[in-house]
Amino acid sequence: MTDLAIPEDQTAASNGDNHLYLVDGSGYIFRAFHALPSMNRSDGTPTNAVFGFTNMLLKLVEDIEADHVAVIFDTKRLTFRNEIFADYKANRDEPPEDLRPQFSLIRDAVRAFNVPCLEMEGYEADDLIATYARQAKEKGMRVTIVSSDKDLMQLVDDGVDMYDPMKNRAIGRDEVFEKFGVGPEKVVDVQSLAGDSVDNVPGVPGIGIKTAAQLINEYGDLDTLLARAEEIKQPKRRQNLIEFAEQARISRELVRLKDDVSVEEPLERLTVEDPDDATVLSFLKEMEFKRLIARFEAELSDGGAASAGGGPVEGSVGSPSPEGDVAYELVQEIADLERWIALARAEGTVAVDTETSSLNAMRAELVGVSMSVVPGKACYIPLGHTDGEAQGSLLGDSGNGDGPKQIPRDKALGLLKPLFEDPSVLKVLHNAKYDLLVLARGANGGVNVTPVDDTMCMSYVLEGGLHGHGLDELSELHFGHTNIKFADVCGKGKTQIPFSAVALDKALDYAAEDADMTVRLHRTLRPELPKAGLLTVYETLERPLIPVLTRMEKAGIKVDPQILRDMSKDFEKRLDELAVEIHKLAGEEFNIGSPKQLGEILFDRMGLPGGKKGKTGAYATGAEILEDLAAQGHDLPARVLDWRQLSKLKSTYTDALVEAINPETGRIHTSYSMTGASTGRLSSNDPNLQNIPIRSEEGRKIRTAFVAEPGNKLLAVDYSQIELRLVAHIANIESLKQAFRDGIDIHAQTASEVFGVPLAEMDPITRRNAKAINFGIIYGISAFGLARQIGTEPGVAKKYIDAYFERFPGIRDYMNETKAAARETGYVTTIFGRRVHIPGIKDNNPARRAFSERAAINAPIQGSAADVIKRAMVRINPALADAGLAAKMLLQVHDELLFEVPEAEIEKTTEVVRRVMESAAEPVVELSVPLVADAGTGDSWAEAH
DNA sequence: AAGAGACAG
DNA sequence: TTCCAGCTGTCTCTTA
Repeated sequence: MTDLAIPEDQTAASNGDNHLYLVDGSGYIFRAFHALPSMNRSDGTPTNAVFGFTNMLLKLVEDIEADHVAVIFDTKRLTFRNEIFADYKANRDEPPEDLRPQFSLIRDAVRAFNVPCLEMEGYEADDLIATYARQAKEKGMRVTIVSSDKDLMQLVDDGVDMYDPMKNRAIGRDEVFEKFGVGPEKVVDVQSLAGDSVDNVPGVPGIGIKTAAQLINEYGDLDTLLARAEEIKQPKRRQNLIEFAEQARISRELVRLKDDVSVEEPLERLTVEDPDDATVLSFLKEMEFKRLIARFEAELSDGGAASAGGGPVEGSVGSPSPEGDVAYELVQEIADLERWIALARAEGTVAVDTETSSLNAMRAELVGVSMSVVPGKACYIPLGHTDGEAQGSLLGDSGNGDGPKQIPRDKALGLLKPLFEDPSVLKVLHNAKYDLLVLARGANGGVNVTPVDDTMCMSYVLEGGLHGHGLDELSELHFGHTNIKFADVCGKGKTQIPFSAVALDKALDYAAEDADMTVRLHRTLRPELPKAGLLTVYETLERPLIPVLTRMEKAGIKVDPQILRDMSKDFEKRLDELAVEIHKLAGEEFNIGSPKQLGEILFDRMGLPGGKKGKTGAYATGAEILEDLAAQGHDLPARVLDWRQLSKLKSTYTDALVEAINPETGRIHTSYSMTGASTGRLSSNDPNLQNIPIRSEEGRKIRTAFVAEPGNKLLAVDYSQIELRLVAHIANIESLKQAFRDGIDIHAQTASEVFGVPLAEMDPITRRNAKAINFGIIYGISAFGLARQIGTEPGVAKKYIDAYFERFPGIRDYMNETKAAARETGYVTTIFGRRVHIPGIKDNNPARRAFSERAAINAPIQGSAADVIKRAMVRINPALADAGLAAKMLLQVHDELLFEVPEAEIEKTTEVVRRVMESAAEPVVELSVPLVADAGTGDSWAEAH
């Protein structure tokens, strides 16, 4: 619920003057300009900011429940603040070229909507807002400031709140506290100390918002703090507070908003008036905002929006359906549901889609189910809808208050379960894993859907690498049909409503269309699989993996939140200390997380050697560059590297993982994407459990929080060097294959052959170089890249590569053949026949073409390894069951599988898993190198690995 | 929304 | 000769 819609009766409800909206127009202009892609009227005038602003105004006049309103703008640059401090806002750039002509158009928009539009010479919009807010408050009115500018946060008070129109989020005391570490009444004090680089408010050097908040909380206010500055313990801070006390006081004058401007327009006249429709329309037309015109006209001619009533709604209203007639039916009676189930049984195939409350399948509640048996005919069965959007009145039923008419959920699921579990009826879904998991959860009926076809996986197998595989994208691609967008039905951002609150007629159009498109896709894609020779890939690598992954996601992994919280606390403390040190070394306060600011400090201010880079013109400050600087003895870059590491660990891991623990299961349930990686790999998201730190000592500790249930251990089994083994096999390099068969250290073996050093005399550096080449080869490395990797001259690196190819000509042949095949067919293949399309292989741009060539070289290797582990995963559960073992497969990390195993079964389980993994390629492919899997166990993932 | 940076295999 | 310079991902933060 947004605050825009809460006309809270406060003290002055009786006189009717109760709510004032103050819109910070200037702030909104800049944010709209940057947030929206560029747009132009046919005469070339840029209009994107005008569009964003107009959109906001439309929403404002539609939703407003206040009786007073004004949009307020800044005027010229110079204000009374420049008399206090000449450089105030001096570092602001001129507004961008494309924005300047839009300012006056935006004022036109405000006038067209008949909303009071104010500005005053010499004052900023903020001061006028402060003044009106004070006046309104004195009259007992409520005030809402529509802005997200932090400088306005000092005005928040009982009865005065803010509303961020871009994020659709209310800003009250709590949000202010979150931002400044103090309540609104102390915001000015904090800002005076911390200063503001954007507005060029100086503040006190070495003090940022965090320190400022801490000081103000300790001393109460700025004056007290400055008076007692002698007491500060930290010498540098004490000195700065004394030395820059006056500067802090000046900053306070800059920051504090003036709330007694003698405004020209009295508050009483800022009343809400209905806009003149013709004026609005002519403005929209002048701007050529076609979508807004349509929306506005639709609202004018409203009244005919009601739906047909309780019965089946024929012909999906609103969604264009160029493919011919469609008939979507709302199923609200048991008899109708039974008819659809009979239809599905008769056909033997039914497309199914679920509507839920969340994109996260482990948290989603079932809201409805749609089904389609033949193209153009589909139904939607609402199960968990509530009264939203006043649909009770639209449907004209008795208004019983229990939500719209629908078959009781459990009754409907009782009828659907036998169909969904019937082995003789094929269920077709798009992204089946999601729906399977939702339906499998006890809370949603515990339905185990089988057998299943997945149109998303089919598209992935057929056209992986060419495009995405979402239903909307495929409908467009294959049928030229534009699906109704989820956002059009539910909105987005904070104003988004749950699907359960969508009116049934709208829900029908949206949900039935998905089932309809799924059935159409199935009829289009399924016949292509055998034609392309890809049926086996789909049937053995992808389709059987769906229930396996569903089980893994449902199982989740236990995570101890206390371990993570303790680490977070430790990280926070050390981050604070590092920040102080870094600011001291830099000689000024800046945002360490901003590469732009860091670059300016490093290269402009401190004059360290380094260069500009790329399109944005910002300095590059990547780890490699900072490491170079650190190696030259500079402390600041070294500390920044430490800071970055800790900051990453804290925000991405220790903090985020605690949040990801499912409150019902106490475990983290990732979601695997089967179509996200072009090579055939899985990817993991929400949260990503495939990139939990391990390489650094510090990060590795995070794995101690991943634990087994009591009585169990974690078992980690990973393939040793699987990609190099596959290279040896695919490129058929006899000496490498022999080395793998003999169990020799492969990098040492390579070094020995390429550099002619006997194995017995191998030194670590030579071995390291050979290792870099081995891995580099997999990725299609260049002499330049290898040189950078191992820290030598490109000329030397080139010699190494030449020597490597001299010794292993098979690898060069493989690379050339692979590139040729990609050029010939547009794709490359793995040893199991999976295709990976390489669309850029014929690009005229040499850089892009080279990029595609490297991808082509890598894809069969990475993809074959992905195929191998997928085959293992499909076989593991049956193998465990055969052996009577209870282990649960929890995670896959590309070449590793993680299990939770009863302590008593560890040895047997290890044996079974290892056997399955090492023989996973067979019998389809007889590898000429052995696959080796290493196992480890422990109470945590850290120990098991 | 895009870029930069950092984490994994 | 020019291009750029190691593949596959996800997540967070900043900035325009």
